[in-house]
Amino acid sequence: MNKDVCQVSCVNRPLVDSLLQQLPEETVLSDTAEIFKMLADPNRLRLLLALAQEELCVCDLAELVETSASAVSHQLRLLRTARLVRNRREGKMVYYRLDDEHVRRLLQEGLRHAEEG
Amino acid sequence: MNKDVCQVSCVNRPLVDSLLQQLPEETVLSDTAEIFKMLADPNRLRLLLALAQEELCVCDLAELVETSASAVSHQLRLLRTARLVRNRREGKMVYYRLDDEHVRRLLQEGLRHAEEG
DNA sequence: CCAACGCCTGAATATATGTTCATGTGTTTA
DNA sequence: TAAACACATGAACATATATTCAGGCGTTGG
Repeated sequence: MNKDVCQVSCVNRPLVDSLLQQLPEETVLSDTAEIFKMLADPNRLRLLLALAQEELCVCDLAELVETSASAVSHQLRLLRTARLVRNRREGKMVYYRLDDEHVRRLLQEGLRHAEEG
Repeated sequence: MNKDVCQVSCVNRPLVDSLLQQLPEETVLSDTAEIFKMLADPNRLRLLLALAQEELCVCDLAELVETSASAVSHQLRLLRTARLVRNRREGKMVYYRLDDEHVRRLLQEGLRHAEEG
């Protein structure tokens, strides 16, 4: 038992139990957190916002966020693993594009939040 | 100059410049990333989802996420600093509630994303 | 075929994040 | 008023995350 948590006096057990039941499953919560993690970095936001408008090669994306191709490549791998972007090879170059319509809305919502304060 | 980025052959400079102009300011991007960071943890998601429905004391919240009051208190401080929650003292206890309507929508969007895959 | 190019990847490093532990603060109550 | 309670906080620790560096892979052009 965790002695830091008051067991008797203050916990509204029925309410807490009710809320616990209403909460999504652990897997859903973890997956949701993972999506938000992908959006929780200014450079990845730049990448996603650009890819929401245009298909772009790694080179272009590196220029866009003013960093190395290597760093961008690492970030893109995360976004690929999260299935937020797709890539396509054309000769020596690899083009990326957004592959998740939900994320487009999350981006807009998030930006509005920040802009409106 | 960064030699990792191909300077001449592949960068579509006009396109990149155009996209750069369309991107939000640095401050907006940072603020947006900060909001998403707050949502990028399963326990904080639990806290916010519960607080979206009910005003709750720290004790209840600790029970809800099955952790120590101290850990929850640290998390709540982050959420307060980000102005996502408000608190109110009533005697010995402190009650928290959601203080950001945008976040309610972000939570719903994020969950739907995870549930639909 | 091989050298140049665009991109990817693993290891190392620096920094950020989350929890625990000990202690401090404000309030009530015995 | 002193102890008990609910909560907050700072430091220490463990883990996660982002960038850099060195080198590798696949493709193309000479």
